[in-house]
Amino acid sequence: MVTIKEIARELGLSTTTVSNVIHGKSWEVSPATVRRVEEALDRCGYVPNIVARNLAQKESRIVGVALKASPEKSGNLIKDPFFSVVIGAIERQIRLAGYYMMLYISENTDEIIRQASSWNVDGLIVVGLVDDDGRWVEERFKKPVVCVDNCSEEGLRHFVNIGLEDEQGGYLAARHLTELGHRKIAFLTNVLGAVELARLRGFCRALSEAGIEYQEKDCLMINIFHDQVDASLNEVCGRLEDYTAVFCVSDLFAVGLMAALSDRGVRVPEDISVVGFDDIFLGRVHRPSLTTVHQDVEEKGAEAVRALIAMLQGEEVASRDIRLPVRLEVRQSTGAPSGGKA
Amino acid sequence: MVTIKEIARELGLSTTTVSNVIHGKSWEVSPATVRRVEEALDRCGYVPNIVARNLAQKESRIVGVALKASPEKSGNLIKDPFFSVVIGAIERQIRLAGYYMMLYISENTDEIIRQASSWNVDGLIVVGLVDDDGRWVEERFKKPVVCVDNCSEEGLRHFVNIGLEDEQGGYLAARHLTELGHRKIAFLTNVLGAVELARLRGFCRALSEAGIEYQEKDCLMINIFHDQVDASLNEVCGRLEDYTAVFCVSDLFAVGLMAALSDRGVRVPEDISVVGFDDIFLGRVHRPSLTTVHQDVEEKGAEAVRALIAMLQGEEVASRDIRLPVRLEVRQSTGAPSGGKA
DNA sequence: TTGTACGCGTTATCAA
DNA sequence: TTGATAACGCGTACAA
Repeated sequence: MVTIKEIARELGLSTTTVSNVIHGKSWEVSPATVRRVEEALDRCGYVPNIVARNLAQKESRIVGVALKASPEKSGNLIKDPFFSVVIGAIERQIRLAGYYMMLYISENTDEIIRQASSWNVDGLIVVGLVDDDGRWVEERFKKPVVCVDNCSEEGLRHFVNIGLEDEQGGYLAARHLTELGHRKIAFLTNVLGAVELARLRGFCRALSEAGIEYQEKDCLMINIFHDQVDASLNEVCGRLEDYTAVFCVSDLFAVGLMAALSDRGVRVPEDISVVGFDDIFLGRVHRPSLTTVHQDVEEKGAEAVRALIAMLQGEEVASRDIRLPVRLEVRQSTGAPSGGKA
Repeated sequence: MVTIKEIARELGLSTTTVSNVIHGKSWEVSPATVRRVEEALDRCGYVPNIVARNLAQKESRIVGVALKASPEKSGNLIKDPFFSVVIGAIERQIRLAGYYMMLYISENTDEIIRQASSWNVDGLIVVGLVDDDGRWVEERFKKPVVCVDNCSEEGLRHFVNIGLEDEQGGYLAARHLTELGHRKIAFLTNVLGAVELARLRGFCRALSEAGIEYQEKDCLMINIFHDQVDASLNEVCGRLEDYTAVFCVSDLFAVGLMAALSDRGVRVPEDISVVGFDDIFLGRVHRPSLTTVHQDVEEKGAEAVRALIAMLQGEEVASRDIRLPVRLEVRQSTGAPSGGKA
């Protein structure tokens, strides 16, 4: 690896001069020297050693991106389509902003912080919940942190969060179903974190506007641990016999559910209407295509990077609670109830 | 950020001693000192500065992971399910091996190399084709390189490659179809790189064993540029009227095709049988579920890391051309031809 | 316009 | 058992 020092020696110049040319401080260097240095740089294929540069400067230009894996999807989290799209968007924006991306996946907040500190990253983007470690993180990690989809109250006190109009999403989904005439509507989720609870609130609001009473048993839980998902789907399908429509908190569940229903001879939307959330590719190519609450996942990633970079450059972020809009995307998986179960 | 120097000063010791304790070279330090230092380290929340460590050592313990994006999927490559699963597996293995992962996406080999050199990565994993830049890369980048899915002859001369029994995959798919009685079988792909050509060779071999003559027009090309994919699918559907079966080089295309066929009232597998390649989640939850050539994508990523780490530790890699096995996964999207078109 | 010298945090060598 | 000191490659005051 060729260094500045070597270039300088070869040209009989000082490292300062070479460094100045590299950084375009041409006004400090004579044009002739600039040309000589540039030629040598080019010829030797000089590449700056970023590690050394980082050490010599205050900033590292690294953005740490941490995926906080929950135990049940651990192993290979990134294959969840939602995550991969977010990460892709984040990588892209980081690169375009002239930063570098260090990717880390862990279930352990402690480890994430240690990793980030070790690399001296300028800032951190955390995808997934930091739950209630917010305060603790802020104490130990003094640099800017942006979260994606951590809308817990505790989290918001400590970080900027990029979230969604989740309540509105749940509302739109349920209102669509009540407007179609459904009265027996289930809510399907795997956990009830802050995000899911917000969607559930909107869901209940729409039901209540339609004069429908939500009961706790209308909330179906699906177990997505790998070896239990089939049994769980089986149970869910059974309980859905009492309903004419179901709202799933993610397209992934919705499509999996539609497949399970189809295997049991239950037709969508004739026998039961299904609404998803996210609007990922999976739902668009499924047949019947999935009616879903659309969110712009790429924009979410981009927004996270934008907020972080702004903070890195000392700008005050207008809001610590950024919420991207959602909209309903009506496709084939929803229709009027057939009357049989009403 | 608390440094070794600060700890040393506070304890009235030298940095060497502290460093020795950190690295567990306890035999060089008295037990009492070890305890004192460890206590201080813990109390101050010391975290080693990896950047400084890298500079002081020969190795960086960074593995660069580059996605070489092709222009048509550029933008957000990682959302391709295949890529995200590979990356997920790679990240995991790198982490478990005690290395760090630097992710970079670019269409430009030059930039990938510059990036890798800049960070002084110990080795590089390139996913996607390096085409014919192989020789050029090897000249400029002196560290170990492992490719995934670059089975071009030129590539193999320069790097270890983790590939697949592609020929066998194409063969299994086509033989399955001929055994079902199909005689009119199309081959669908977006490009004809080394990987696709190998699959096509196997495809032709099976056809020929069944006494079927392959003609060039049997190879249908699909255009996956975002705004042209619908028109292209339309054309493909039209041309498929002459066939009773089609083998797609990727599940992504197969599922997209099945959706398009379904929209046109063409039934799978009654009117046409469809076989995919990859065996991703998408095909498993689609109904009819997709008959496909299974590959273990996670294993591919893991194998790539394993090979690279072996090279980093100075082991000679047994083979430069590692090919993972494939197998046929028969599901619902294939059946006997209905006879109408035979 | 160019050069000298120091510091960034760590590891490694060698002497005490 | 411990400590001084040099080195890693770069950026930057400050001096020439």
